[in-house]
Amino acid sequence: MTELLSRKDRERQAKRQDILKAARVVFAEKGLHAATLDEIAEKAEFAKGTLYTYFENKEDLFVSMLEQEILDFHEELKLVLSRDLPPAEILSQLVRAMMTAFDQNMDLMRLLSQERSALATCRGGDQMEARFLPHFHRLNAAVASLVRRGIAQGAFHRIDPERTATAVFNLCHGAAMSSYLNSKKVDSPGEAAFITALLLQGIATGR
Amino acid sequence: MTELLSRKDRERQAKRQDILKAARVVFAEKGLHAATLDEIAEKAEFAKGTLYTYFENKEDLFVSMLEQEILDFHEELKLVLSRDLPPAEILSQLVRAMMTAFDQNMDLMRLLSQERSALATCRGGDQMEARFLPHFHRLNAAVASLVRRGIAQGAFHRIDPERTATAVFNLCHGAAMSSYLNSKKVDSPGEAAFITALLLQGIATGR
Amino acid sequence: MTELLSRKDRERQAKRQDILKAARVVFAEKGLHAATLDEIAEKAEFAKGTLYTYFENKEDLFVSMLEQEILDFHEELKLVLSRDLPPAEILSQLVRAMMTAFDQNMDLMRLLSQERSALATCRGGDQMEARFLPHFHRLNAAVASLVRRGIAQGAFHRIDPERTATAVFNLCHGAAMSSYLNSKKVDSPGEAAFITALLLQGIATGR
Amino acid sequence: MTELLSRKDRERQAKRQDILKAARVVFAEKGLHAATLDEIAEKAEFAKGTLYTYFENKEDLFVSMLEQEILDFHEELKLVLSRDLPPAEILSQLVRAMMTAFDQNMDLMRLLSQERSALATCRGGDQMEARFLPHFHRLNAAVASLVRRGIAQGAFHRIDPERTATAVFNLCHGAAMSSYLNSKKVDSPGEAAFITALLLQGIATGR
DNA sequence: AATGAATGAGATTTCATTCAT
DNA sequence: TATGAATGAAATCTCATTCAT
Repeated sequence: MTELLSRKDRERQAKRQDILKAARVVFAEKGLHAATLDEIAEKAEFAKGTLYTYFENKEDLFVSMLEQEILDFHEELKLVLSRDLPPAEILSQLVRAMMTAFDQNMDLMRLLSQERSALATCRGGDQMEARFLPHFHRLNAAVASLVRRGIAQGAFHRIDPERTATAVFNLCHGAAMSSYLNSKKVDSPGEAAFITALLLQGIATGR
Repeated sequence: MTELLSRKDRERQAKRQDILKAARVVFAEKGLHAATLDEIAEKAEFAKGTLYTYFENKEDLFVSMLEQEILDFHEELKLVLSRDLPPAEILSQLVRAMMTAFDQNMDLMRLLSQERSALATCRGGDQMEARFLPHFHRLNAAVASLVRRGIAQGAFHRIDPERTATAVFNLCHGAAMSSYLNSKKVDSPGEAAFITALLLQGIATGR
Repeated sequence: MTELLSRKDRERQAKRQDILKAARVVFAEKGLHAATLDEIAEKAEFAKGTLYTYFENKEDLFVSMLEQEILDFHEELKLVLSRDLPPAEILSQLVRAMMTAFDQNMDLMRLLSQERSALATCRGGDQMEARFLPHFHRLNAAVASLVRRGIAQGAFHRIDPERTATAVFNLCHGAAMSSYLNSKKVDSPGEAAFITALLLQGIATGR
Repeated sequence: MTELLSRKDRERQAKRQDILKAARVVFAEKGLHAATLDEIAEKAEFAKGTLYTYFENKEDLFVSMLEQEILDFHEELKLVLSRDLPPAEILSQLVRAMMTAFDQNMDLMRLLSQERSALATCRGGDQMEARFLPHFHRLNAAVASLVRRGIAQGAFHRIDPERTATAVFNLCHGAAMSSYLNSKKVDSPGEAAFITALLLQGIATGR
């Protein structure tokens, strides 16, 4: 029972997507503040005023764009998480997928950590936060449930699943960021292998 | 018994510190961009123009302030790193110290990750980056040398020391950020224990 | 019967002219530097920001305004120069026309000599200079060709045409300036007669 | 009956001269407005505040400096004007002297025409004007009296002496300015010869 | 007399947002 | 719905001038 949209609505959606695409490019390059609606409008091939018929204001445009990206990211991870493999193997593939995604979208990931809390201080910052947190929570919950499965199967220690999920995210995100800021070419597979090993075995020898 | 600085110079230093202190508060609350010199000047109880006799411009003030904070942070960690204890124990204490520091200075840590790369795009961003990277590298190197010591003593696997150092930082910073953004009261000791365990043993049971 | 410009474009041109007119008055009264965009905007009955949709910045506005005036001045002189009269008579009329023009636009002529070289030191001064010099050269060349004609016809000595053209300009401009600065009401016809006589006969009796 | 100054007064005068000398350099390079007291103070090797014990304010410093220069200029011309030679010859030497002076002090001459009227609009502009005009009038009067002498001796036509004096000044000043603005190396002797010839014989052949 | 830190008014410029067409 | 001209608040930075030492 798919929702069918009228031609008008479909065209409107398409234009909205065009604007989001232009916004992505400009925001990624300049950041939330330095990006101007003039530039986005020009890139989207609309007049500046037109943007306001699709988005409330600059911040709404920004957040809408980021939201879209997070959703896409989530979709990619869901693919991996749903595979029928041993938890440790899924975790390994998950880390690889995350690193790849961060790597390919580093500009946006940077934006995310850059502006996410900055938005909180802005006008209507609370709403912004409210729009983001659910996405993050769902992402985290998905990974946490993988950990829970691993524990249930005896593959993982009885470790806090939520914190572990967060740790996975932080390790991947942080590694990508560090490489990026050091202007090193990111060795994604290498980083992923390292992180996976660290996560699974830790660093202690047990002696 | 030589005076190192003349009275005038000492007073000037003290005033400079006052301005940095005011800047810290305002920047932490508002972020680099939303903070205004008007507000900083008012809080520092100086005229706006006076700030320009101490700092080149807004960004210089911002970076000077952050630099100071990083240096302080580094000092704290050095204390821990120099203790005469088994590497695993030092690592454990290090994680606790980091978590505490992040916890108590979350506003600034947020700033750091927020604006660090934002600065890169700004006017003179390269200089900014150049002013920060050394501090980060030194920090990372200090932790890496602890890992190296652990490996030499047979306490740690032959794991990449630099990447491990980065991982420690990312896990702590990320955990603090996550708690902060979730508006959860940060359970520092709990987080620290979790991270230490994760780092040392990993999550896999080996089965 | 094609419309050369759309209604919108025509209106925009008209508004641009309004701004230039207001700028002329304010700049003439205050000079480039002391004039403020606030005052110009108010006089033009536009918001300050609006000026920036018509001109790049203050200097562009200033130079655009002066350029317009020079062009108008040149047009007036061309009328005289193209008359079918003996060279000496044309010269006489030219001097009168110059004096009248300087007289009626003393405020601007003052500006011109005031700021012309001042602009050279400013940001983008070279461009400014580049925008002005051609106008001056064309003006000078037009008068020089009159002198050349006079020489060819045997009416004038074999005197350097370019220098003579410059001398004509300098005598008129200087006389107008001198009167102006002495706050004397300028006796244009009297000055013109004097300058013409000086130019044609010189002051020496030949004895 | 020379006025003797105490050592203190002499030292004060010397310092005043040092400041004027520094001011000359900076004003000539930057113009009245763009020049800063900071730069002048530094060049004079005094603290900024010290300038205010010697001059009322920036404008006073500026005008004082220019006044000094005009006086020096006047002295040079007086030497020529007092020579015991035929008027036409004196005029010729005068033109040469003027051209040389303008040539060597073009930066200042430019300043003079640039800022003289600009000052009129400034705060206390009238006083400024009042300080300059007498110098100009005396200069003009000195040349006019030469013309009068020439007329009395039958060497010159019965031409308006004041206007003629002004014309001499304008021709020299204008020629120097024109060369300067065209960035041409000024051919002072050539210009002087041209101007002298123009002044004495005019351009008409009499046919 | 000399200093130079402090001041704060004031200028230019940017840009998100509005609104008449 | 689309436009883009107009707006004007706001922000950074400069610098002549003052004044306590």
